[in-house]
Amino acid sequence: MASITEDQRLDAVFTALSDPTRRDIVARLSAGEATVKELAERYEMSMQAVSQHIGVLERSGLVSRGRHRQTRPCRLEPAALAVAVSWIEQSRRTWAARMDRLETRLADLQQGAGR
Amino acid sequence: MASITEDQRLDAVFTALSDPTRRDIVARLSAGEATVKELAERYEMSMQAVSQHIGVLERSGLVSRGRHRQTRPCRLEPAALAVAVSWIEQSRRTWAARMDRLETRLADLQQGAGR
DNA sequence: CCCTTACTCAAGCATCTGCTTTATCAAGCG
DNA sequence: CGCTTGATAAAGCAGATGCTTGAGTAAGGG
Repeated sequence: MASITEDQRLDAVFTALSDPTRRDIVARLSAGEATVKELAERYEMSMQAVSQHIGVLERSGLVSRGRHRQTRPCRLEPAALAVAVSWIEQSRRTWAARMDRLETRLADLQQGAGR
Repeated sequence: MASITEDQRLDAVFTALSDPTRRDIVARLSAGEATVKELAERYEMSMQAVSQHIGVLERSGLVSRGRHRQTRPCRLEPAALAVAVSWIEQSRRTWAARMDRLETRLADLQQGAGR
């Protein structure tokens, strides 16, 4: 079994979001499905290039591809976005907690010096 | 003036977070400052390699470097993390709003069919 | 003063990215 | 059936990335 680690999932999501075209594709898909051709026209880019961007987004779990006639409509999978947010929030909580402790200690020190 | 666009800032932040070593550096720094040498020992990596990772994090605004004796203590700048979260939340809000509208329309259709 | 410590700069190198071009495939149309 | 449309596959290429080695610099210590 080649199960994916949490680190690899985060790698894939942040790598996918590090390109402005792919971020715009995510923003576009948050408003509804789109085909490869529609996206290619939007970015004045070849369908092959878009298809490869979709591949990156698909491997990260951010986007999935369906089938409808000859088209492969792409839709957003917001669960993968939640993975990225929760990782960031974890760091921010730790940092905020440390700041709180520092302030408490500073207040203690000032009170001690004031006596 | 070569002012940085919002897109370039997001590029830099997501690119910085796309590497597992750099994510771990961010997590480590959220618990307090660290020197290049300390990080190099932690990851069993050369100081040069760590210094380059710090450079990527610094250019993204996620980390800043100070000076203390011979060391260059690194500290987290959480404001840059907020930029990434707010971008993601924007997409999620749009998606959530679309889902609400779809549900409303579905409910309307069912009510219409029930009469 | 030399020597060590902590770190950065610069060049080199293997690998990865983003895009291109060419070729191929699957679905529908006349 | 052939032809068009929407999309993927494969190969190639310029540029970026992650790490290395070698050289250099700033701050202390003996």
